Amino acid sequence: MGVTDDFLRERGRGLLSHDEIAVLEGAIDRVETFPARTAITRRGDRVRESTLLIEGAMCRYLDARDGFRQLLAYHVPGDFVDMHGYTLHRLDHDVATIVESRVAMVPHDRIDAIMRDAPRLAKMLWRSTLLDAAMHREWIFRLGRLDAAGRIAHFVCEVQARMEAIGRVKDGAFALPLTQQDIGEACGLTSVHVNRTLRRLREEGVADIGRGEARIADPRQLARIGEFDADYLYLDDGPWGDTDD
Amino acid sequence: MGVTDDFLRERGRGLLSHDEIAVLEGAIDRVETFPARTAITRRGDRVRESTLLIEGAMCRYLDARDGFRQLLAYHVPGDFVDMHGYTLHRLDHDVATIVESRVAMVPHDRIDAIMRDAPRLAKMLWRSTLLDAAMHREWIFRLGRLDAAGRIAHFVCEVQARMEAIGRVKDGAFALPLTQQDIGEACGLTSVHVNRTLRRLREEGVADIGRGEARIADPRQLARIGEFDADYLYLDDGPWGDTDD
DNA sequence: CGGAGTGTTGATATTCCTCAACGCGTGTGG
DNA sequence: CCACACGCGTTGAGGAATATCAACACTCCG
Repeated sequence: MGVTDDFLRERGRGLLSHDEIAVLEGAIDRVETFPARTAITRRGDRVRESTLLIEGAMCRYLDARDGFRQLLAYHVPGDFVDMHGYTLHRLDHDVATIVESRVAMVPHDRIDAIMRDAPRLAKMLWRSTLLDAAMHREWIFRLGRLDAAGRIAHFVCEVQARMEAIGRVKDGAFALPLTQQDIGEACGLTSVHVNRTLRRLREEGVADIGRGEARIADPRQLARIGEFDADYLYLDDGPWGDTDD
Repeated sequence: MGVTDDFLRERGRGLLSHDEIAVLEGAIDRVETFPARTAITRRGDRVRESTLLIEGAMCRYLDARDGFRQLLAYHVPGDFVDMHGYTLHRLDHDVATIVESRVAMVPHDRIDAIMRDAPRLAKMLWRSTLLDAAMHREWIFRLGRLDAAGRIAHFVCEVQARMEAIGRVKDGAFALPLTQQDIGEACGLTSVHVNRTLRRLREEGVADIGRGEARIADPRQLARIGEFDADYLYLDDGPWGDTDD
């Protein structure tokens, strides 16, 4: 469990006490590795543990009648992927990996114990579900009010901000292991239209997205196109939240 | 505070102990009445209390550059409107009334006390934010995957299900105090297109929506058009959640 | 070597938006 | 009491954005 331990220490930097890190680490039952493009849980499943993504990329989605999916969330390392399964017990959507991923499994009864014994930590877990909801809200905005370029730009800005927060952006570039089809399923567009829109963004010198990564040439312009404001990610409060008040 | 008391008793029917109802009631600082179409809190505001809608209708939204809003949620009596403000401290969107509304105000420090002293109740509050997120997810699906008729149908189905859960549907009809512009802002459509789509739904004998109410003539067909499945509302678990395990 | 998945491009169809006009009801001030 | 403005719903005509259908190139991998 050493890797998990390092991971938590790094993510908790200064905000969690030694005891709290120990409690969180103790809540992890095991770490599993799933291959790329694999469904972990399905809509309707009764869940008894929640998952913390340690390495890789995951997503959550709903299936539509026409066979396409609507992505609901994109997950980067450090995200609690389905903390909402705790309390709701049953999933209302599917969860899957995008690339091979390492995932820490946290049984719900251990979260019960945290709720009981470590209220500060409990509030952090709650907070992670609230951040999730805040992101959902921006996805609603993106789909309801923006055109194709705006939706893609907004999505890419969000992922960049979150990757930046975990130190995974180098010179404006970061891993984005999504096909154009995937991006379409995140943004409510066909893959064909995603293709044309990405080409435009590339030709206009805004961003080059493809081959598993995103290179943002003009972040300001990208944010303008996507009407993006990172406020909703509450990044100023640090990865584990501003729980001092 | 008698009205609040009755309200809580009715909503908590059998699921909350006498003590728990007392705690919840004690958390309410006061009840305020706001006129129709009034913003209660704004994006970026620091919030120190959360609001429980007792009577009326409210919504939450984000503003777009073009001056239009994107609605994020529609609230009926019994909803905690911004429980997420607790823990997140700052709002990432606006909250407003749609019609004149009575709202119970719950200071955050009293929620702290509930977290500390009444974990079962705390879990219920958490649960309300998770239900909120589940609804957000369906809104994402609606906007990303459905056409105009589907979006409106899905939205109306959701409101019907929630109104039903609080006993406010009579003969397939319920209050829906929204203009076509509002519906457009909920569904990512222009009011003109909402108008044409509502006409079609009416002419096809599916639903008649307007003049402040919705009359659902063919619920099955409406659900089919909107690819609606009420699972995500977790209504089987009762208004306060299935917290027995 | 063949096949599947992905990215790319073109031609055409459809949905939805934009702009514009008008009716109707309601409230309001003269 | 009338005149008028305003918000809302309604309808029409034309245009823009996006989907659909189809074909083909490229890469990776069995």
